[in-house]
Amino acid sequence: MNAAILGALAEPHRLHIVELLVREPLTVGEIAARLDLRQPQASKHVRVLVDAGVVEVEAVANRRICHLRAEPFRELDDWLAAYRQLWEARFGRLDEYLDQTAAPRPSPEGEQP
Amino acid sequence: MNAAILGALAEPHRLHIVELLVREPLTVGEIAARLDLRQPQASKHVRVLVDAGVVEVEAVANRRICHLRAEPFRELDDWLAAYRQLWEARFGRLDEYLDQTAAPRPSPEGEQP
DNA sequence: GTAGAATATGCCTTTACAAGAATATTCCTT
DNA sequence: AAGGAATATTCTTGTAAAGGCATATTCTAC
Repeated sequence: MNAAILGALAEPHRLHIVELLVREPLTVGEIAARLDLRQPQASKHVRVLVDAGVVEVEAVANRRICHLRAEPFRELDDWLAAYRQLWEARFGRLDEYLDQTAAPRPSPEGEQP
Repeated sequence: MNAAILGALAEPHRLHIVELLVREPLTVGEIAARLDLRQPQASKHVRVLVDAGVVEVEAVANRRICHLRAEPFRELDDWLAAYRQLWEARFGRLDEYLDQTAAPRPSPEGEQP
């Protein structure tokens, strides 16, 4: 997993931008308005997102229309697959571990340190 | 989505720690050894992960056994759901719109449970 | 070409964070 | 109780990042 993607999303304003862009593409100015940011900051945040590959910008005349790229989210999703076992199922070593630590199971005790 | 979780994962060392912990629980010392970190740094990184709710620590005698918590990953997964449309065929929002207005899908795939 | 909108860039200040090193704390073993 | 292992905490320092502000750039409209 690419830490840069997470880093780009970790900033609250940028996360907010992403959550706006999943609904519809927006120009930098619109982003600034909705987040109540000054235009330069909005521009900078968009730049960070672009550098991380999260956002793509389409130049239309004067404006820059920002929209999400699929790739980083798919990457995140793929990465998360390895962690779904944490809540989806009761098998694997992790479950075994949780069973013997967190759970006060009354019966099965055959452990050896 | 909680930006703090992303922030905790955004640091390369911490991301690495998480990727180790999904395989098996580890003590702070083991983490330090595998990441080739000094013990205090490992301890600090674990602390950040704990504060973000990503990791849980179980005190066993001298040692602290670290394991992942399911919640933040489930939260991430839930959050990601809104973004799956970006790559899961569904040709974007336009498609969504067409779907609910013109409705009659010709009969593309066999997606019926 | 000039004016004005939309956006980008550069500089500065402040803040946040990570590493390093030394030290404190906790717990086991003997 | 003493020694030692595992871990936490504190303090310092270097660095990266974010906001503010002024200004440069690019495009449209006239």
